[in-house]
Amino acid sequence: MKKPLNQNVVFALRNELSNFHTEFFYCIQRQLRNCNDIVSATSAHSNVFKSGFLNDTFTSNHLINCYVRLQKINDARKLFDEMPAPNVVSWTSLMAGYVDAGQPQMALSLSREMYRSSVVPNDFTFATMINACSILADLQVGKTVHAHVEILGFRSNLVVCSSLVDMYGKCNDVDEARRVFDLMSCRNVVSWTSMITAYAQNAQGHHALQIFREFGVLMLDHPNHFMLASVINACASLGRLVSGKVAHGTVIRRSHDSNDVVASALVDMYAKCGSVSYSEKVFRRIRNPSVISYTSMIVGAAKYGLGNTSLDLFEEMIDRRIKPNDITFVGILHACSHSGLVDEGLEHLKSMHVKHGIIPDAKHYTCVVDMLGRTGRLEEAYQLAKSIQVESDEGALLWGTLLSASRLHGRVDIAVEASKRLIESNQQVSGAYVTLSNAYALAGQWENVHSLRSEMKRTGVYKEPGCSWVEIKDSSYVFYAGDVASCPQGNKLVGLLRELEERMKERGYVGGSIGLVFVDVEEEAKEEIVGLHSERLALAFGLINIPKGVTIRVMKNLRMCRDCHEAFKLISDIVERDFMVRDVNRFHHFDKGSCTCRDF
DNA sequence: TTAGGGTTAG
Repeated sequence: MKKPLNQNVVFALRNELSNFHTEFFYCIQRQLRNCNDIVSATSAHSNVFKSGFLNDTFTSNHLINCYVRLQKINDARKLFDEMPAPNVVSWTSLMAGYVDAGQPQMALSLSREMYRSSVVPNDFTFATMINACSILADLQVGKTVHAHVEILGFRSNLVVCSSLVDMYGKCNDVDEARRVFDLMSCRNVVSWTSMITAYAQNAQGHHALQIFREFGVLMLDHPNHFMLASVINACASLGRLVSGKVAHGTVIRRSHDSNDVVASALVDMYAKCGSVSYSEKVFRRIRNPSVISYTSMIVGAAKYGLGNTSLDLFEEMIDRRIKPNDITFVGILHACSHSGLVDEGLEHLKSMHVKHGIIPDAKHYTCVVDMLGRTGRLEEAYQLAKSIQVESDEGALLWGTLLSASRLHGRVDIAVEASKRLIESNQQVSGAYVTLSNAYALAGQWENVHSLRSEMKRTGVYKEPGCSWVEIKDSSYVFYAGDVASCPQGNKLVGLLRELEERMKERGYVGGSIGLVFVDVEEEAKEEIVGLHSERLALAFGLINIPKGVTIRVMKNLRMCRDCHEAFKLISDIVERDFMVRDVNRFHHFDKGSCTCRDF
């Protein structure tokens, strides 16, 4: 009789213990999930230790995640190293922690350790590894991870594939991003956004808008704020004001206008599309502007030559205790450079480190070289350029900047040196040749011009023609450098330019870029000169309110310098009696490539 | 228990 009773007691006790164990277990997990500060995390850690649960992988994983959430990656690592049997979640959580802590390299190094430990990665692990490659823009490692994804059978996983699309986009391999995207068996708003972003960030804004249109046509989902921010960015990169406004409308309809990131993208888009007043309107509606919103507005104002506005915005930002970053200072220096505020610019350069703890680097010094160069302080600019330690890409920008300034001020000696450095960097080589050639032409050194042109032909260096465009209603009209003279309305345009040139000369214009003075320069150089003309022309059109309520705006390079104001006044007179004003639809597209209505 | 997408520059 006693035996069954004893068994019952034992069962009851076991159940009691098990319930207690389970209750305690969940209690600890709840505590770990709710930890919002390091004190409660340490207390929870201590409870886990006392209860003997530290050897339990599941509980330790919760603790790792708690430290990761609190950005205590070293505590998470210490705990991980003490675990007797970390599983795939332990490894993945720590890797994700390193990514969040800005150490993606450590995440990848950990993934290699994980492979050696024979723990098998899962879809979460792959997504984390791919994210690390994306941040590092490491295409080689990214491809290796992709190969493992295929081998281990995760090619149909939505999150893993979306991460791959993003990674290929960030590594500038858009074709591969598209290939992965096309092969996906199912997609969601994240995968579509990744593809749109891949295009937008790789100078393929038209494809980005095309994908966005497809997303809308398929009625898959509503665009969210992530997607809209990317689409706005694509519009900005294309200078497509109409599309940008349509996107803005969608933002308002979907109630995403209070999102700071979307608003910052809009501020940037309007500035790049020639409507800085809209930028300001959007900016002033942001309730708590971040450093990025301020920087967008500072840069936007700077593009329009409103240097003092940029500086005021900077002061306002500091007064609101918003900490500037390195890019804010690029904007400030750029603003000073384009508004001739050299002393203010040099003062800000000094204050960067002293007041704000940001050490100026090559990009800041490049702005200063530009600032000095524009105002003719070529010698100082040259000495500064020589003293800066730069990587290859940065060097191309630095010497390219100095080259432009030396051409502008006719310093052939410095132009020669800057071109040499630029050609050595193996970037913008054709631009360097053409600019140097023009510097020689300006100085009347025709022998050097011809010898440089021969060298270009011999080495096969070809200068891509630049272009400008205007947007009328819902269509863009493109002017390609070199096209003006050969297009159907070319004679009229050239006539217009000559008239403009004459009028400007009459009013004392002495600059070298507008006049047809380089008639003896060979073909490539002429292309650049004519390109400048067409740009000026487009620029002038952009400032004119055409009758019948049609406004023509210039989408690119809208600079309100003195020359442009002058050009505006003059070309207004000319255009008023030109057929293009009376019948705007006859304003031809000077076709060299495709140009269609790209509104969505 | 762990994972993916967005904004600012020369």
